[in-house]
Amino acid sequence: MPMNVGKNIIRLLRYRMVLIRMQDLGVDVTYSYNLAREIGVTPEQVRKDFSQFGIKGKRKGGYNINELLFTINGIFRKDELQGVILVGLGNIGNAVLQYRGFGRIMIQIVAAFDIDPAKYKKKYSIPVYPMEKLDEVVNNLGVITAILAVPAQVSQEVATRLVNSGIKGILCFAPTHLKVPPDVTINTICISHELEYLIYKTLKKIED
Amino acid sequence: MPMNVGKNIIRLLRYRMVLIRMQDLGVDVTYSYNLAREIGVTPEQVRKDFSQFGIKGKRKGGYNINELLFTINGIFRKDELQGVILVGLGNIGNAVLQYRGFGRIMIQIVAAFDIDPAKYKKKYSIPVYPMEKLDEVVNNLGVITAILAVPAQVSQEVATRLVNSGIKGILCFAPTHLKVPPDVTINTICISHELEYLIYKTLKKIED
DNA sequence: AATATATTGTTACTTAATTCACAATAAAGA
DNA sequence: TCTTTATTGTGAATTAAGTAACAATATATT
Repeated sequence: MPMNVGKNIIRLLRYRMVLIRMQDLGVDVTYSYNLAREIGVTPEQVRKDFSQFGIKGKRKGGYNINELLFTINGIFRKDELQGVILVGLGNIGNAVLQYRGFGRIMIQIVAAFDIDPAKYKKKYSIPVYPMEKLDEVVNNLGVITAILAVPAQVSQEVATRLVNSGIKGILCFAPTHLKVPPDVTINTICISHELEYLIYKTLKKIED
Repeated sequence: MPMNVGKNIIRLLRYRMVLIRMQDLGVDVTYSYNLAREIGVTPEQVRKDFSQFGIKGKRKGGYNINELLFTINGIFRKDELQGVILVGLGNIGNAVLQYRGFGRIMIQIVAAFDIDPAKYKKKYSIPVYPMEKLDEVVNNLGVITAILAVPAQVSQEVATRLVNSGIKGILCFAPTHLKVPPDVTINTICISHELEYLIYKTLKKIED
């Protein structure tokens, strides 16, 4: 009875990160306890995670890193480039756009959108369009996921436009609960909440 | 038996966000189902969360927004400004620094650090120091939390320096598992993993 | 070849988180 | 005042997540 949309998926990504590092170092076999130590969980957790995705190792022989990466990449459909659009070229949008690591994980930001005309001229690494072009571009490129990096006040409004244009998944950086149809997936990263959570835990740990 | 370092705390922050919005609109009472709808959980969840933090409403009368905000702010120790340092003034560091919303939630970035001397001259809203100044500044300002926005390759090394300088909580933007002593709290935001998780869930939902 | 050892894979157990159900009660209405 | 209604607060039930225990087995050792 695997529940393969839970935390185990996020951990799979963390294992992959470590595996890539190991592969770069020329290592070709690893064990549950190696991965466990590297990402800060127990070896049992690693084996259970793998088990839930049908990943097999060899008793006493551990896991072959190439195979493991191949399998994990398969789970995440990394056989072809995954295109994403970026909406909002403010501070966060820019930071995300600058990020150099997407290529390696088969993700590509294929277009950006902003309401500020100044952005259309500037030399970005990808084409920047006004919001009016949204439907057209999404349709032409066949993209289904978007990164939403606009101010909180307009995030719902823009999200609705994205959904109307055919977008099925949104990564949102605003501290908002976006109301979207049930076939649309939302993932929210709220930096200030994460910071407050950290401060809370830190203070709590200290005072005990 | 409340376990007040779990998901309920993050939800508390989300309730607060909605409550602030309501307060701005001049509303002074709210009900579990209002909050529930606004953040996308069930009303039972809201009441249970409040119950676990000893927050009381009035049967049939709902919750007084001012009181509620006061209580939640108390839980998060918002009676005084919470100082944080920022380490790394690259893309993400800059984006975080630009964020205008910290003041309202009693958080202040009090100093930044970077290895690039060009950064010391530039006019930032806060002082920017070389890493060598870390111990001194952390000590003088009495800060215990840090935002770590440096490249993944050096994140462990820098984290260790932070810990040695007295930092007890780190918000890390690199996809790394930082190894720190048990009295230090870590919270990691891995944007690329969140994006991949979103893509995974989106594809999965579509194909079902 | 037989024995010992290391490591996986899985089942059973425990703990955490969420949902359900409903009694308690404050407010409103008759 | 009595009854109805809306809403909270919580204990019980359920589901999800994590931990522990150990049998199965591949490899290494004697």
